[in-house]
Amino acid sequence: MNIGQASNASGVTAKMIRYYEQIGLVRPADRTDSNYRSFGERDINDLRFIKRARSLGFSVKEITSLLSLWRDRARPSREVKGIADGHVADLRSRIAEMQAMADTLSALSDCCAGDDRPDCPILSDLSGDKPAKGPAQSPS
Amino acid sequence: MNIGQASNASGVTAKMIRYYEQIGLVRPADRTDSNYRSFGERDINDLRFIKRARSLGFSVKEITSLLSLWRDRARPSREVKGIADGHVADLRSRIAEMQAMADTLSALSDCCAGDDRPDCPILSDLSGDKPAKGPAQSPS
DNA sequence: CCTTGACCTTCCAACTGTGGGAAGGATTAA
DNA sequence: TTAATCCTTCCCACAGTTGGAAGGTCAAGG
Repeated sequence: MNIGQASNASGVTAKMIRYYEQIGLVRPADRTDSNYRSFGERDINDLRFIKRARSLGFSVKEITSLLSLWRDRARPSREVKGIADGHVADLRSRIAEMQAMADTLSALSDCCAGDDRPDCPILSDLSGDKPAKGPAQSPS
Repeated sequence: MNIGQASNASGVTAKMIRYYEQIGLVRPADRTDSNYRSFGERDINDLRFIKRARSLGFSVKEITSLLSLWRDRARPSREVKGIADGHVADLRSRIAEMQAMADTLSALSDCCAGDDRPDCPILSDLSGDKPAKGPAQSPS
């Protein structure tokens, strides 16, 4: 199997397969006489594993650990779970951040007429003008 | 005001101020005789605006537009709202993606004993082994 | 006046993960 | 034999931020 076929079989682009090899995520593929990479079933399985892990948002560094745990028949599942939980925590924290952004922004947007007039609470907020959120009330 | 003072006043690091100038997000600062950048109140306000917009997740490209709308007294608020709504949509779609990842992963993690034994549904999933989610039932 | 430390300047590199493209060799089918 | 399609390596770009090196400047204190 050359790199194009491996790509089709795994869903990982040829470009990325070379990259993963380069950074040491996968071991260097065998080479044919003409220097083409040659992949076996094992390699394809690794690539599929990586593909799935990437689609769950794991970083390359995390996948390195996951791959070696996967190959280790004596692994403690605790370690796998630890990596997964760490990643979930990271995801959730980033989600919370983005959720806060989205909520703030859509509240501002809801207050914006969105017409031809220049008045805009979004720009007011960005410029540091912070009108009271509650009922109108002049600052004491 | 030199760059350090501008940084303190705006909350944007000196490094980033130079970067924003370099990519044309802010106009080049005035220079003193000794080639130090010199910032005025207007510059500080711009930097604060940028800082706040970045904290809401706007890209530099979007901020470029927001800044020019901000400076345009005849802007239609529609355009501001359009940018904001587009960004909110983008945030929400990325949030949904990450939420799906987190949900999938935490479901897998919940099924993982996390002890010394090697059996691990997380690795099973990553390796393409897809056990039925529902009650045990052999594939027909 | 001179030294020292804290500032400023520019330039270069790294990070993550992916894609694009060029220049050149290999393979394959017609 | 030739043309199309693959493969190879190498460099560049993205976005935004951080780090550092090498060198000029400024202010305070001796």
